[in-house]
Amino acid sequence: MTSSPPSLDATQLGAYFALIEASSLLKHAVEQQLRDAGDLSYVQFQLLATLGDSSTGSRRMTDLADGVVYSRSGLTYQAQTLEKRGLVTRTPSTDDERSITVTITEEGRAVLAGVFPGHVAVLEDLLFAVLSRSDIETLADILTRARDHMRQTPPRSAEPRRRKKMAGTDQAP
Amino acid sequence: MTSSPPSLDATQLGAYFALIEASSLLKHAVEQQLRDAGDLSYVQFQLLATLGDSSTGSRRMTDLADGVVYSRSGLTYQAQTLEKRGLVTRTPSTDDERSITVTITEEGRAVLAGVFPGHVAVLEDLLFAVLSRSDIETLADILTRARDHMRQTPPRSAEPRRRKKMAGTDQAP
DNA sequence: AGCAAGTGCTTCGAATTGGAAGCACGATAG
DNA sequence: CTATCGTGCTTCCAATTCGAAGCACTTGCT
Repeated sequence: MTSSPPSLDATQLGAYFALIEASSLLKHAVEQQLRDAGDLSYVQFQLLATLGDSSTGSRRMTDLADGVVYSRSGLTYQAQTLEKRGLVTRTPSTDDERSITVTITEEGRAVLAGVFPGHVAVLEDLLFAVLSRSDIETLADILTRARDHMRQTPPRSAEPRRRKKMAGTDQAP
Repeated sequence: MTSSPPSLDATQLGAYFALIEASSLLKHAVEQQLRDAGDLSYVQFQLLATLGDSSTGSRRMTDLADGVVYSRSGLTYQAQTLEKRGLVTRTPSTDDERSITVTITEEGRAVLAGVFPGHVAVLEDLLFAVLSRSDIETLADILTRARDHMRQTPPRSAEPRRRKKMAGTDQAP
């Protein structure tokens, strides 16, 4: 098999590295700020922010995990931590006895509100400072497309316990 | 204090979330592939790739850490791991007795070569599949600018043990 | 030379992560 | 109704991570 050229060209590599590096740098910086401002880890902030965005202020565990791209077990741990701090509430769902509904509390909203300004400031300084309006729009467009694609592309070897609401992916059993 | 509007507009938020989500999703997918193909973690791959890129095949510990955006102590751990597996070599520098020079071995290059095709495949499938040539160029341009800016912007409260080769940042002591 | 500050790396300890395995409820086919 | 499979979460455990503190070598000043 005369395999096809496996390498990427310079531009692709540049885009890839810049993506990884930029997100890493940004994440670390934000992490720092969140720690100082409200003693929150990045995931915890993401969770609170996700819940705060919801009209009901709550979400199922699984949906939260998918939303922030996190492992189920990891989420269990973080949810417990947040619950201990009184920032969220965990209650078994009424309709499905298995699932847990996580809800942000007033206190949680307060903490979120407390760290948000600083968070935004970091983003302004580090990310948006050198980007034009049009850059930002373009970036949003491109990355949104990429993200949506990745979201719906199954992880390259769908395990048994791995399937969403999709029919038709039938291979040899 | 009628603080200035601390919030971001929808586009900015969209760009930010898409950036974080896309990089997370991509990282997880790549991590999976690296694990399967060569039993490497993402950082380990980054380290080997960085060393492989160098003309000499080696780098100082600190430079490596900065390069992949990692803590010093974390790098020490990973370097030891890679050394145990025979993928890199660690030798005290001749000119500066304090610093350690990490060098990739033949074996290391072999492992790198072994995982690379799969790695590239994942990138093609997940990231580049839905992007046009021009998208990729634009993405590289924008993110490179952002990254470079973040690289040279000190972490918003320069600690004592925090300074590069820059003069002129003098504030109240 | 002699001392103090700076830099490079490692050790230590505590907090996170995530995969595998387990438990419990729900839905579907007999 | 009752097996059986599927889904939602948690527990367990081993591997990572990172900051604080410590050790060793260098550089800068006097």
